[in-house]
Amino acid sequence: MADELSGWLLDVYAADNQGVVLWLLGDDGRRYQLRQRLTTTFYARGPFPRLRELWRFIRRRHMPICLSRTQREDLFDGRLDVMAIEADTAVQSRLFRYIQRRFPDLDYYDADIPVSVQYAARFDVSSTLRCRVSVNEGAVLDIAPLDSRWQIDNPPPPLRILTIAPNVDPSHRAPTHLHVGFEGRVIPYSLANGRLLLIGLQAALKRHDPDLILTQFGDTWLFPLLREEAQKAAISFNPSRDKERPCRIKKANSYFTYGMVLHRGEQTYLHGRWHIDIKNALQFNEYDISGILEQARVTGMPVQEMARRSPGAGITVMQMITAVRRGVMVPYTKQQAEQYKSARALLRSDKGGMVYQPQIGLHTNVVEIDFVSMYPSIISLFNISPETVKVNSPHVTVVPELNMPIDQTKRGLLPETLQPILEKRIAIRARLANLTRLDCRRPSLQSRSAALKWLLVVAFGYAGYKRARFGRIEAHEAITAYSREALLRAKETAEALGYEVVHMYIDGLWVKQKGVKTKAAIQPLLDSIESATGLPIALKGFYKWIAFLPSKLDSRIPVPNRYFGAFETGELKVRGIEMRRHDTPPFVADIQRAVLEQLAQTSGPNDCLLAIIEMVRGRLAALREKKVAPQLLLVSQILSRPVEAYKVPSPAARAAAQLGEINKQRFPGQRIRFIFTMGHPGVHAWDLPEDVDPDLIDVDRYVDLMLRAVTAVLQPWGIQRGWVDEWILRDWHQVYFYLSPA
DNA sequence: TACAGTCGGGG
DNA sequence: GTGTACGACTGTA
Repeated sequence: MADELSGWLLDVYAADNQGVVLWLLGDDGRRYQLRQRLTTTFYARGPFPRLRELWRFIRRRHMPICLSRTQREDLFDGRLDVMAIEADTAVQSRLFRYIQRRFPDLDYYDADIPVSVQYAARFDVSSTLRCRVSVNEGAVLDIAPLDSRWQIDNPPPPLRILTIAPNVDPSHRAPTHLHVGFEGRVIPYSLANGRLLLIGLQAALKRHDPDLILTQFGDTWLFPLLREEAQKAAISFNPSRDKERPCRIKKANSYFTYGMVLHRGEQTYLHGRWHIDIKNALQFNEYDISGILEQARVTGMPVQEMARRSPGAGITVMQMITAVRRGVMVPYTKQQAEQYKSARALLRSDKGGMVYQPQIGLHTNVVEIDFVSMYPSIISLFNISPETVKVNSPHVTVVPELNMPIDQTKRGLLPETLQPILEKRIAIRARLANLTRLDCRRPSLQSRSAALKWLLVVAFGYAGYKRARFGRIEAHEAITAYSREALLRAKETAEALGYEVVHMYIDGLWVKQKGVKTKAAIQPLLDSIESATGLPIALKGFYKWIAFLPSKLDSRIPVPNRYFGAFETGELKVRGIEMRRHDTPPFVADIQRAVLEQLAQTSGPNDCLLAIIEMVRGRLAALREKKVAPQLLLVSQILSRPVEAYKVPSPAARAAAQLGEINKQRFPGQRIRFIFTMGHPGVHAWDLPEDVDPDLIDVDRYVDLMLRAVTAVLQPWGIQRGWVDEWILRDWHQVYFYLSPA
């Protein structure tokens, strides 16, 4: 007797003994834990005698494993003779590791595809989407999707969300309370007694039965603390819904990627419900929880993983799904973590892209136009994929500059993967364009759009990353060659229409022509560029004014990515200057932003310089009178190496050393926050137990940073540092000499 | 003034 | 069990 169920899939993971465990949020509001029998196949390839040894090796063990010889498609090499090894999904990864240890010389395929991804590829269902299941006594007989991951209007799962946050940042001060929230009600839980806390939390979990535990510092502080307390009090504490499964803990690690060290804190994954630590989730300021759910939905990656991994991991997984669906084997690569490390490297999209020297100084009548999702559009338009580049066939296109052929006889794996993401993002953006500014659906759609954009952006980097599973450097070269070509054609087109090109950068152009002030006036340019390049281009906005800054070291040399401008709408666009940098103290960044906002309301400093000076002098007085909150003076930097490895005691190194002395060790890739102080050692680490002495704060240093930041945004109007010093520190009346030159 | 060491951006 | 670009800028000799 089978029952029919429908609802949202929350999670799929390998069971302990047999098949997989599914969690379903039923349409009836119940949460179902289901089992499903499932086998998975991976493939081994190598010299025939070795494969025969492997065959005997497995047979001797009398395990329930199905072996066969077959032919399968390889992405690059066509059909290959392989040995298929089919086993229960629950044991597959253990089995593979066991075999691989004894036969490390063989090539393996499909051996490390995550269970949820296998599942998504096979049944076309993924987390947060609705499906229909026939069930017999908790065992899934059949499952089918009710929603498509490419639809934009799927009903979201009605998640029960429990929020947990400490009253203060635990790395700074010892918290005394937790704030535990559910459906808008927040209750404090004392941290004084571990046993009571555990009992209280256990009760809250039981009472509310949340689908998502959304914490602050859950990964790096709360769950490790709870485990420790549980051990001390000899209580068993399992925050998972699946009571037979302990939490899965991933250790903290620092890792290196292209000149930058990153640090990932310890992570706690739950079974049957999700834990997301907002403070340990990647990209959380670009998109929020609905963006993470969107990425999990389209990639097939489990929600908890997606929240902590880079979008690059998501793209890799999507390519795996495309491959599996096509019957193409996915090669196993060692050092699985390595490919994900490139998460930052791939963001180096300037490498190989068009970089142009802007015309230094102030410009008016400037319009910015950007190619829309340029790299993914190029990938899609020219069918660029690891298996199509540099492949000769009767039907090829040839990459400009490189003379490299690209096979056009069949759709590439990469464009096939990206195309639906591109389309979905366009559909979401079209929907957004039709909503009013205050529509309550806006934030979630915006977040989803940003999440998809990141998947697209990152796909480009992965295309060229040699260690990525589907990476091939020629694909990367082809993409950047096409992008340079597109920008050059756009430039020629613009110039032919009477525009002056003042700057080009990666996928954007700044063009200038008197009298072009409306969408209608710029439309002919957009149309011409689109027809010249085949790529979509859109108007970004009209600038009231824009300034491109010179290098600080040589004022004759322009820097492609230091500029700021004000759109006609009054909105600012700022790149490369102090306020964009994470290591600028908020006090300084706020002042610079305020100056720019004043300038953005007017056509230049003549209209607002007095107001600016008054404001800056006010902030200076506040600083000197110690009325500026110390948090606003914090410099925040990422440590690049272990404290002892610093040869030069930089402020960050000295701050880290202070923390090291009190056993609050900091690791490479971790953020260190400090305040500049006078005398030795010149810094006060924020996370020291004692607060900084306000009398020790190095006011002069902050004054210098402040004046530097203010000068940076006034200099396009010919204002020099010396004048700013005069007006701010000494006699503001001198400004009249600037305002009304004799 | 030179240069070694250190840092972070961007779509 | 490895990887380590590039350009800008700071601080010290």
